[in-house]
This record gives sequence, C-alpha cells and structure tokens, in this order.
Amino acid sequence: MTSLTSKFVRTRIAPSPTGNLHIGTVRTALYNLLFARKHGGHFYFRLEDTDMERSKEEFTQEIIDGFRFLGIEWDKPDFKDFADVVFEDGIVRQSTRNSAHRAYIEQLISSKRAYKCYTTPDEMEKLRESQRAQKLPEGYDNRGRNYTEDQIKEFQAENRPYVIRLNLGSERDIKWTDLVRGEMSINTRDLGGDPVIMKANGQVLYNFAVVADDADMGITHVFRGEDHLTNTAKQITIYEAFGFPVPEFGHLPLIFTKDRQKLSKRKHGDIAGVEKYIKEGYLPSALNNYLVATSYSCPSGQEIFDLAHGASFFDISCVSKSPAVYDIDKLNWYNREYMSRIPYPELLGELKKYTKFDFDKFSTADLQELIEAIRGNLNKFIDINDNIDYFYSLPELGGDLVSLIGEAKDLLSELAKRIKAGDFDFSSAEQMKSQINKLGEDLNLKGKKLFMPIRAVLSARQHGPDLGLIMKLLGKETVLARMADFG
RNA sequence: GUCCCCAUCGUCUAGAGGCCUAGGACACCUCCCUUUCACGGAGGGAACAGGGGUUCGACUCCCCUUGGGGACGCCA
Repeated sequence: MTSLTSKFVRTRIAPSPTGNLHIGTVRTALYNLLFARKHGGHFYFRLEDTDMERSKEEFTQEIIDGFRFLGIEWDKPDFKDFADVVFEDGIVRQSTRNSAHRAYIEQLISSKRAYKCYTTPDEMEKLRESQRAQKLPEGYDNRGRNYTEDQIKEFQAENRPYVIRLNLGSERDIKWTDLVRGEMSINTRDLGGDPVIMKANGQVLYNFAVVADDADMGITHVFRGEDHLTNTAKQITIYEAFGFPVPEFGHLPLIFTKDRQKLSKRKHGDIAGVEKYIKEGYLPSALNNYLVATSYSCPSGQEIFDLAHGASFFDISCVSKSPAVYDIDKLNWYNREYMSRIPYPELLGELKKYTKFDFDKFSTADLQELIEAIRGNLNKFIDINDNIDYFYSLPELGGDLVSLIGEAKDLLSELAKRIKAGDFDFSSAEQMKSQINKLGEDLNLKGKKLFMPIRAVLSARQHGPDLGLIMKLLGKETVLARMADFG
C-alpha cells in the first residue's frame, strides 16, 4: 500500500462483448472509476474483443449504453502509441492492437519466455482424462518445453499447427500485496501448466493481451473480481518476463445470489444484467449506490453514496473480503430513497417514459395530486402502471376481494344510492371523504370494514391512495358503473 | 480431485484483545398517526459455525474441523 498517490493513477474497466452488461462488471467499473477519481487519475474503457467468435457488436453497444445510462464516464487515453486504436468514443478496442501483440509475442519467444507448442487438442484431452482418472490436478504437463530439435522439425514438416505458450519457468511462489486481500502468494505449480497465450489461429488470449495493453496504457491499479486470482499470478509472470512495472492489484469479493452462487446471467436470469434495471426504471444513482455499498462500508456507517457528489468518500481499504449476497430489497430501498428526492416535474418526465397509460386522461392538477399520492409506493418507475391501471379499466378481482365485497352488499348499495342522490360532490375529494365517513357513522361501520369494500369494488386493490381522491379522479359515471351490481 | 479464498442477525455489515448486555442499515413484527392504503414516528425479535490453544481477558490473534465459494479452456 505504499505511496498510492505518488504516481499518476490509471485504472480501467475491460469488459468483453460476449454478453450483456453484468452488474458485477458495473461494480468493478465503479470501484476503478472511484479509485481513479479519488486519486486524481484517469479511468479508461478497454473492450476485450479478441474472441472473434463470441464477441458481438450488439453486446458492445449494450455495454456502452449501460455505462452511459449509469453515468460511468471514462477518460480518453492520449498516449501517442494509441492514436490508431482509440476511437471517437475513447474506447480502446483490443482487437485493433494486433500488431503490437504480435511484436510482444515475438519478443517473448526470442527471450525464451514463450515457446511454440505442438501438443494437439487430442493429446491434451488424453492428458486431462488420465489426470482425472488418477485424481491429479488437471493441466498441461509442459511437455512442449522439452521438444527436441528433431521433433520440432518433424512437426514443421507435417505442417502441424501450434500454439504459443508462456513458459512459467521454475516452480516458485508468486507474491503480491493485494489492495483488498493483503499478502497473496500462489505457487506456479498450481497454475495448470504453461498457459496458452496465442491460439493456433493466431488470436492472442486474455492473460497475455491484458498485460500487453495494461502495460502500454500505463495502468497502475487493477481492481477486478476475485475469480481472477490465479490469472493475476499468471499475469505477474508476464510483467516480469517483459520487465514491465507490475501494477497494484485489488481483488473484489464476488456477488452471490441467495443460493450462494456466483451471480450469473445464465443461471439467475435477468437480475444479473443491467438491462433489466434500465427497462424497469431504476435510477442510475440508486443502482450505483447499491453496487458500491455492497461489500463496502465506511467507518462512518454512511449508506448513501451519491456518486454525483464525487469520489472523496471512497477508500479502497473499506472493501470487504467476503462475498455479498445480492439483495434486491435493498436496491429497492435505495431506489425509493433517490426517487423521493426527485422534484415533481422531473419525476413526471420519467414516469411518462415508463407508463403504458395515457396521462392526458387527467388534468394537470389531478395528475400531480395522484402521482404525489402514490410516489411513495413505487420501487421503480415502471411500477406506475400497477398503481394507476384501475383508473383506465378495472382489473380482475381476486378471490379475497370478491368475498370482501360480497360481505358488504348493504354498505355498497347504500353508497350507490347516496351517490345517485347527489350527496357526493365529485369535484372535491375532501367532501367525498367526509361523505364516506358520514355513511360509516350511519351504518355503524368504521375502519377497514368501511373503506376496504369500497376500495375493492372501485379499484380491485387493497392498497392505493386516499379513497376520496380515487373517487374524484374516477368520476361519478365510472364509480357508478363499477358499483352497478349494487345500485 | 488439486490449489486458493471466505466465515458476526434472514441479507449488507460495524467490530483492529477489555469500550460488546455485540452497534447500524434492509427486510420482518408491534404500537402510534390515519375511522382505509401508503408515508411518517416509536419500539421489538434476530447473529459472533464448532473445537482446541495464546492471554488476567477473546467476536477480535493462532491451529484444526465444518460449511460455503472461486480457479483449474486454443473463454474473458
């Protein structure tokens, strides 16, 4: 942890466009961003799009859109060497770094830190099978280090395809001081053998490309998920092979689901993807806050971290080492919290984007009264629909509501009668509320027994805004129509 | 299977040997407010995985066990 601020801090987020934007990626981005901002450095966005088969442009766009939505802004790298690989959007696309990668690979081969490996996929599969059978750890046995000149000539003569493997060297512990986990040590014997850094088709692989790019981009601090722990050990050997300065690493705990599994899109559906939260109308500030706050706690006990207010609060040493279970209730709480701070005009604008109903049905004043009355019930913008649907058409009545209404026939008939008689002034929610109260007094009903049946028959709901307001907004005609069975 | 990591309320966590009768937040429950719903306010239940050490003293340090997780790709 020495002199964190002595050099110009550069961090990055490096997602691969092989899937939708995962909230774990967002959290990692946030930590990297916050760390850079806190220390007055830069935060970059590099797209790890070297896997041509799995990378898709639609995913790229989704990742970019997701970050933009969340207000995660990256700096544009300004190094000369990167002029041709940094695009308008400031993103470094790894696939465009090909020639640099090739040159580095050559360098590694000539310094004997990497070698051409002719071991075929078939041989690898047999090796693994026998390792499994003997309950040995699976991995390459580094036989390619020891090919003889003759063997190699033979392979070349038959035009056998080869991969490039990194020579991990003699067995040793690879150590680093992790910014979140402390002293780390991983033995090279536990790395699964010399890793492939370039495929037979010439495509460079993750562990190599990351180092080449991070080094060239001058990345000083790398925060990523703890599932990268062994990758970090491999990557450190690459930094060493080149003599590049090794950045500081910080491995973040994973996000779990309730069943204590790594949160993945595959297994856990759309809760892992940012898309869902955009679609349903979560506030970026709330999602960011929740994601930062999980696995993070300040000595002050502060829970609200509004990233719009800067990164001064952030302290990497406040990151927890143990994994966190994803809790949508807490996210909802954050969202309600941030939503309650939005001034009405802005709230209205947002709700208009998410509603499937026509707000013009209401007058400006009525609409505001309604929305202010229900805003506390909304976890997210899209919830507006479930809270106003009954103003447009009556939803189906649940069984419990049917019996509730059935038991209150007298009350409802009397209400209908009085409405028809003109006792209710539909221009005044207040007046109608007091009329309902009067009705209750006359029939000797109060509380839930009085209000619930009326609420049920008018809105098919047990919850909602004040009954007087509901009646006023519904209008006399609709109210009577919904009570037709009793009048 | 091998290696690595983690371990306090249901969940996120505070706790750096005595401040702990273990604190906060979410969720839940009760009460108040409201003759309804919600909001709001006040309370409540709820945890140091187990066993050994070390120490005058362990939630805190060490070891073991147990439990959970991650990594073992010509994916990232």
